Amino acid sequence: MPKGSSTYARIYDVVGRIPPGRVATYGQIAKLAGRPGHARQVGYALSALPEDSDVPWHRVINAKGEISPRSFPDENGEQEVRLKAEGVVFDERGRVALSQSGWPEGR
DNA sequence: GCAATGACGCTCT
DNA sequence: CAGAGCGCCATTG
Repeated sequence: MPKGSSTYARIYDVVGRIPPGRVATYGQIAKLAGRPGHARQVGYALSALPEDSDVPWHRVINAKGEISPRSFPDENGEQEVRLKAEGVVFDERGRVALSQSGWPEGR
């Protein structure tokens, strides 16, 4: 992500900084990306994420610790499976335990 | 060049 | 404490 990085690229960079087995919320990424309060752009940016991107978009979830209903429901369940495969802890409600798998929390 | 769309979060009442 | 409404930015066609 050279200087010519677009705002989206910056978000991808932050997402790529998320450690494995951990998940970050849009607001968290937006803040780290330099756009606090603009979580929308983060979600939109991920929507435009190419398949050949090395960005772990599946580690990005909404502030509720749930997966957002993306235009492609196929990957919705895929994201959940991927997070579990990463070692992310889900609560009894089927949500991600941000208190445990949240980032940069992790305790 | 213009317009429309698009994975939410935050604040207020 | 809970629910509802609003805003914002960038990309793509």
